[in-house]
Amino acid sequence: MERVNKMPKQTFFNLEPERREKIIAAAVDEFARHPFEQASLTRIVENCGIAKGSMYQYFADKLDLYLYIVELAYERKRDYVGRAFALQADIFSVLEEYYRQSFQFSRDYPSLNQVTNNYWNSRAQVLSGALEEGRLNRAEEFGRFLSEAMESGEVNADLNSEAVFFTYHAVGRTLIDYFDKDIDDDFVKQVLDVLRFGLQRRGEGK
Amino acid sequence: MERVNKMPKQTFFNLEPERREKIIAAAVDEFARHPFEQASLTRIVENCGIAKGSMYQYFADKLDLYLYIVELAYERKRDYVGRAFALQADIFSVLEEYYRQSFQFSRDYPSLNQVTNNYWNSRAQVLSGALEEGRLNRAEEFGRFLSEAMESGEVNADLNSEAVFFTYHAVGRTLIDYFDKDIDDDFVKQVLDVLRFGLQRRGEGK
DNA sequence: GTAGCATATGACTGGGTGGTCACATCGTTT
DNA sequence: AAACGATGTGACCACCCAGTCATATGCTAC
Repeated sequence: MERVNKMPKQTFFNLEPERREKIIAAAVDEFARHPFEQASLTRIVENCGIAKGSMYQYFADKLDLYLYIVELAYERKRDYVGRAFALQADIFSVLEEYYRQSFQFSRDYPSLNQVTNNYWNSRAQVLSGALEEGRLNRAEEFGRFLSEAMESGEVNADLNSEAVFFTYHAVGRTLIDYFDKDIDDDFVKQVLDVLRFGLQRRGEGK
Repeated sequence: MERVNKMPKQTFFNLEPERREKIIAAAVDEFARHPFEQASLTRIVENCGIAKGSMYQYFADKLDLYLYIVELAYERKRDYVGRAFALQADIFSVLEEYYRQSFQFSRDYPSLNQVTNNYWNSRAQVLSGALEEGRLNRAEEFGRFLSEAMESGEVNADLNSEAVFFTYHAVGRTLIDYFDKDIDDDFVKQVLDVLRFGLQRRGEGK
């Protein structure tokens, strides 16, 4: 997720807020509708009534703009969703809360949500490094979270923790991808229950 | 997955097999490297030494060619992987065998595998109808398979069967997406175990 | 008023795209 | 050999793209 050496130029931050917001809105919309490679700078400038040349006063190139927008979407989402991890509760409640927030975010800010979805689904060569790094960061966070739950005995310690992350990551990403379809809170809960209880029938208890 | 009114023209099937194969190989390669929208017909014809105009003797347009190639890849894969469902065994063995075969297929025919991956990950508007239909077909198949296993008592009947399909579909798709990375048979097994046993620690038994 | 700097602009460049079409080539039938 | 239908061809068309640059505009300072 981190950018290395690129940023909007200072000029961009000197802009009147109204103008800046128009640019951001048009860019978010475009990157929500199209993955990076198919997104069109020409369309963006048309939709916000800014000259093409001006864009290059603010951003080095299309990739620079894209990464700025992705980071912005990511930060907004983290602010919105982060609360879940703050609450001191069992791992299943935390996960449920996390996806509930995530779901709510996608309803409140569908475009921002689509921007991040497109980013994670991206196969563009230029992005693969950053994507891999982002995935590793998340895996690490999740790993810490998980091993606590294994030590406390909430979680089946026989499982391979990388495999657990992989599974949750896959399901979470797909869920969020489907948020704009016709699913609801209850379906999210049921999917999480599949992961929680497992497909195989459990022994006598209950 | 089904095409409605489009097909390679007869001319294509009249071709000398060698020529036909060259075209298919170049197209498979291109659609493995790029999603539909970014794939380039110009590159395909360059790579197989066929005139651009000739392509339009065989296929109505780029989409027609694409759907032909996708279907071809899909059929090859089904032939390869289908055996798993033939074997009369418990659901977990069948699923394990299915993903094992799937994994093997991706090793033997990486390009064909990539073509289908790109297809399922595709967001192109023209494809959304066919994608949805394909997903429904698979959901139905899986649903029948699953309800048998619920009746026989192998599977936890408390679970919502749509949610189970959703979960397996998400994980399966992501696994297959990762087949070209550095994972092995054992990792696949461990992921399937997460789905089978669930994250929550099980009661006394073992 | 005028010098100087930051910013705004859109016509333009070079390159890529899917798709077309007038013409060439070939095999078969007459 | 002539005529005909089926097939092969690549130059060409209209369109879209990211990025550039000479010029214009506005603001500040003197």
